[in-house]
Amino acid sequence: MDKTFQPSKYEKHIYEFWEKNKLFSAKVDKKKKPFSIVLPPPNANAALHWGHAMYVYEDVMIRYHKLKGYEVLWLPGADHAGIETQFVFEKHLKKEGKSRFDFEREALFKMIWEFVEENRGTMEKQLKSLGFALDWTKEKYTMDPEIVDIVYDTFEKLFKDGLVYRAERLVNYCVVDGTSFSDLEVVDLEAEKSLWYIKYPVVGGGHITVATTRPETMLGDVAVMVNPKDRRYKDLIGKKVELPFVGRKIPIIADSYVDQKFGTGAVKVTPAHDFNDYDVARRHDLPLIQVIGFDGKIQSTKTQFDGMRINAARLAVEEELKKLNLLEDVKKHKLVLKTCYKCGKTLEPLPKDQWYIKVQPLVDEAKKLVAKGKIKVHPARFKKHLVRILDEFIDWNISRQIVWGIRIPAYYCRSTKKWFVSKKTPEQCGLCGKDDFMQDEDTFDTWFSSAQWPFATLQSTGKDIYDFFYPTTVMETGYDILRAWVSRMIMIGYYATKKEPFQNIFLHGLVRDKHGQKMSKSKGNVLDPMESVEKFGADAFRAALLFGVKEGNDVTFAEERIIGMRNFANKVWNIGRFILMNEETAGKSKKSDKNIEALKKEFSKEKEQYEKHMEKYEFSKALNLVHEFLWHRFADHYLEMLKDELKNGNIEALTALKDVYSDNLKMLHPFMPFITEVIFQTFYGSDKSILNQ
RNA sequence: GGACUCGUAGCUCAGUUGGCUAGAGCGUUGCAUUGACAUUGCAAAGGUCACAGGUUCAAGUCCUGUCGGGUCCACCA
Repeated sequence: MDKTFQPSKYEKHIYEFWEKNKLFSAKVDKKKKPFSIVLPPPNANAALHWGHAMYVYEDVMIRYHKLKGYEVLWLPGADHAGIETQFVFEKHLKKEGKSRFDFEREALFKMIWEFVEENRGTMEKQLKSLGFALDWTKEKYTMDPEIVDIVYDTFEKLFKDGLVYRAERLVNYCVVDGTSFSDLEVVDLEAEKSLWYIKYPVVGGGHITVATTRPETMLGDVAVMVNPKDRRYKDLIGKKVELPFVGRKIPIIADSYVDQKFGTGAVKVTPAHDFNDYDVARRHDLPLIQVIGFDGKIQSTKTQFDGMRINAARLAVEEELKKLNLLEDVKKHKLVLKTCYKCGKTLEPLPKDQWYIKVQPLVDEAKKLVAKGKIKVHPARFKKHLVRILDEFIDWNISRQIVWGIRIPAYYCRSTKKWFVSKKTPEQCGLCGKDDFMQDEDTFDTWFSSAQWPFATLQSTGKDIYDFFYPTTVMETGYDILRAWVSRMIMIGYYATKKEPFQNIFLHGLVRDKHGQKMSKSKGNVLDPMESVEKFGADAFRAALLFGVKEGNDVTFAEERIIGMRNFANKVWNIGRFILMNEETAGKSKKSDKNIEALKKEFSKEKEQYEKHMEKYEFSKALNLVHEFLWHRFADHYLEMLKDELKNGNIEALTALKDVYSDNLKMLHPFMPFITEVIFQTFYGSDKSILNQ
């Protein structure tokens, strides 16, 4: 053995040894209890970041249960990450002076597919270098035909059960990129903008002044609203105003949504181009009049503004209002703009037909599962967080206007104007007998396929595997995607299988940079975790993520943490080295010693404590315990006390030390798999594995 | 604005249902060491536990408020 532990000398070899000996491949073994985790699939196209490094919790659970004799499955996979990947690909195209609009749908899809395939190996290699005990023989990809097939089945079932509907709702649409974004994908930007005060002539005399940040949308106004309690406007409610330029007569309505103190207390209602106004219009049964097209130009107003771009129209409207003496004032106002995270332009709320999932029935079932404890949440404090998320869930828009993803299997019959859902293009319309279909251009929201991940991966692996390992034991992920992912997995998973997709949820914290900020690409503060792995070894890196950090709390990246764990690894290494050296010169005498007894006693206490922590998902405490015991009790105390006995050739002392040490290696193994395996093999033979004990 | 969360040694963090002279890692200081390890050992210094009230025999731990980080959500024409 070397004087110090050198990770790079062993890690690759050891991982290959594990794979070659199929130590990670799960099979159905009815004599054993199953323990399964499906890895949250990283983006196939990107390198790992620190969030992925937190999956070390999963490896800890997997290896711990493997050592306890469970049949374990940790199933890896990759996500096609629709929007994210198409975004990266488009940047790539731009460098070559091209854009997505230069290609047909099929060609673009094929190009992105190949682009992803080129990069896919990266994250897989990185997961291996972290030592993760993943069963690579069962790896899945969200774009695998078998997975897509299951996603289609689920959609079809939802459609038949009446849980999918099509509705014209407002979407955040980027008129530059030609894509709509979900609320989760927009970038908020605070800005100071103008607030225009516009006079609307009231039919029968007088006027009412509204304040607006979007004068050009007045062409699509359907009402003016005031607060019912507002005395200033009491007499005007029910009257009509004549909309300048278009001449439409629209009602003055009352809605408590209006803030009397803001602006003039009178608001124009433009349901086709404002989310709040859309809600108001639904409440009051008002029509939707779209005056901005998907090309970002004013349309169908039959005014001089038709064909103008939004900004130009805004100026023109302002100019015309001045001429008509209808512009009372222009003030400054701070507001939050929703912008496109690709091009930074302001997103346009536009009405578009989309597929929606009616979530209420799914939410009800999901809540029952959590309430009844069929799904347990660890740490417990996240339970109410999850319940609240479920309570607040609104119908889920699953249509995305991108090509990189699973295309929605919905077909529109041009003669009956009905939608059909089926895996293949229907041969003929059941209503009219014709075959004039058009497939929906949209793809599924990536989360729609991700929501099916636990059962889709297992079902596509084989019925026996699915029956044995589903519901999975634990879903481990970051608390920041409880809403986007975890809650949806519960809803869709239960809907499709009538079982909870996982029995436990374990949530880890976020990794933050030195300044306490969350690491994210948009903030540009992402560090490559792999550099630390190379520098200090995977074991030190892994342990550093857990040591002294309470489960679910955020972790601040600090190299000192890793140094501490690197030192610990070396300590463990040298204890092994010391035992081995004494074994070579071991005598035969047997002599009892009070320190031997004390050591055994203390160890059994340690072991008992360790098991408690591990079962309670208190991994940090378990690691801390082994750290404390091995270093400060075993090495600093007992080893020193028994040194003389070893010199005297007392085999009892050596055996006791070796046994306790070996057991501690197993306890440490889930946290530091490489070094513990190397030492184990040095002790017991290079064909053996600590995982088989 | 709402919900949640954090604010403990120079730095990064633990402190289980309120009960110890408040702990760990890293750093700092002093001493030690040619046989496991300087990625070491021994010893030491360092905290009015964000602030202000309150409950209690007892509060870092519970309650209220303030200030300051953070996450998610909502957002006002």
